[in-house]
Amino acid sequence: MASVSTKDILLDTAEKLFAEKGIKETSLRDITALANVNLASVNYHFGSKDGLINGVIVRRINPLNEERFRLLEELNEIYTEREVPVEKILYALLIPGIRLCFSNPHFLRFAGQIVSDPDQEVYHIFVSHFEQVFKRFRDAFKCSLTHLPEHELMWRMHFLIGAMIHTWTNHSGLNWLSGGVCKLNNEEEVANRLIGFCSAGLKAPLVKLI
Amino acid sequence: MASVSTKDILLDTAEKLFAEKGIKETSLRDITALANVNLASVNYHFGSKDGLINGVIVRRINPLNEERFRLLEELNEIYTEREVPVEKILYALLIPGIRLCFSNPHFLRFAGQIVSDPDQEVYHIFVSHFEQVFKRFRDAFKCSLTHLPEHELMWRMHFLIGAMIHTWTNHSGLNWLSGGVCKLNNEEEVANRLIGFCSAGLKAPLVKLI
DNA sequence: GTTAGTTTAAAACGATTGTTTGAATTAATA
DNA sequence: TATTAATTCAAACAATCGTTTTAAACTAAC
Repeated sequence: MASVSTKDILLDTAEKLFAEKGIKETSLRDITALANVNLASVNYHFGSKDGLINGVIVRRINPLNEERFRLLEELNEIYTEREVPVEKILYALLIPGIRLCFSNPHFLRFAGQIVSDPDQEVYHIFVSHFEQVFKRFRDAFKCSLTHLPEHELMWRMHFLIGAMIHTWTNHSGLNWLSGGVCKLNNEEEVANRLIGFCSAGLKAPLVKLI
Repeated sequence: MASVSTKDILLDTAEKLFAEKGIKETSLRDITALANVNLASVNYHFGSKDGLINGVIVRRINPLNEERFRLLEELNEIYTEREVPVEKILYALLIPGIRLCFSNPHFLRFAGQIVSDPDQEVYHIFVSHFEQVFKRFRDAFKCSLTHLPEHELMWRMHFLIGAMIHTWTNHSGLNWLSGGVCKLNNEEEVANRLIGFCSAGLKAPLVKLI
């Protein structure tokens, strides 16, 4: 059907331009021109620009989070009664996003902008999707890091989320800062490095430093 | 002088609104109205909106980086010939930003937007200031983490920068996600938690996980 | 007290934005 | 095939944006 096609072309083109130029810097005319569709089709299919932004979000965010939950559930089935290793939980949390970075370099760059943009409307759409993920994985970590006080775990999850988002968005910036030393060869390699860093951080002893 | 005052009022007001509403969402009319100055004064004093954005950046970024270098230099003087502890280097890198978050909650929220916004012009202004910091601290870490291959250090610095930036910008978001469990009491506490997480990550063993 | 330079004031400029309209076109249904 | 619904189209809309303009007000030195 032509209608479905137009809708998908709009989502694809919007996702690409939002990631490359920025959300606010991308006009509907930019999108429709590149997509070779009429300007009014955005409002016809999505109601508004915010509707289009929302459309770009929901298309990717549900499969992403479902994959996270699926991997976490798998772990719970394997490690019944036993403690799930922190690295395994981190893998379930992080690998879906990293895979998405490789298969689709646009979406998570776009998502990174939303997270650090104080614009209320879009921000809350996105974060509300992440709230469930946070709670489920918080509980998982709690079982495997029993010595950690709850608020300390929150802090450390906060830091690991920062590392995760920065990996999504500045993906290419790393290549630049490192002078080309760091290559993004494959998903598992990036995941292993990020997991190594974050698991050490999560398991760090509770000491007063400095 | 009235002119200097106007210039500073513009910088203060712009910084505040950029942080609260977003850079693109803030018009010059918003700024000049809140600042109680004339619309044209922005173009008179800063040439353009980009000039104003640049003005907001350079006013804070130089003192911030100078403080980082000063603290790092201090460490080099104390630890002559000896290895500087990773935690101390992290302190020099992180505490100036965290202090700035407490004394001025606006600037680094503003900076966070720039880092994750693909808009070329402003992004490169900001990142060029950070390049020197990155190199100096990379060298410092290299001396204290001699077992780490260079590219692995880059990766880990990349992750810690992510945690740092996320702490700058989502400062308040943590309070929300944690359900109010995490309080931002004082600078040293936040710094200690972030340093604890990152130093463990930097010092993590070089193993193949999963 | 006059003059030159600086800063503000109010208004308008041209360009771009998201959105809406109503007719034309296509697809689906019976 | 005739009718209806869905979609696309070109054009215009109203609002807002950064910027510029011209005159007025102010400051400071001679």
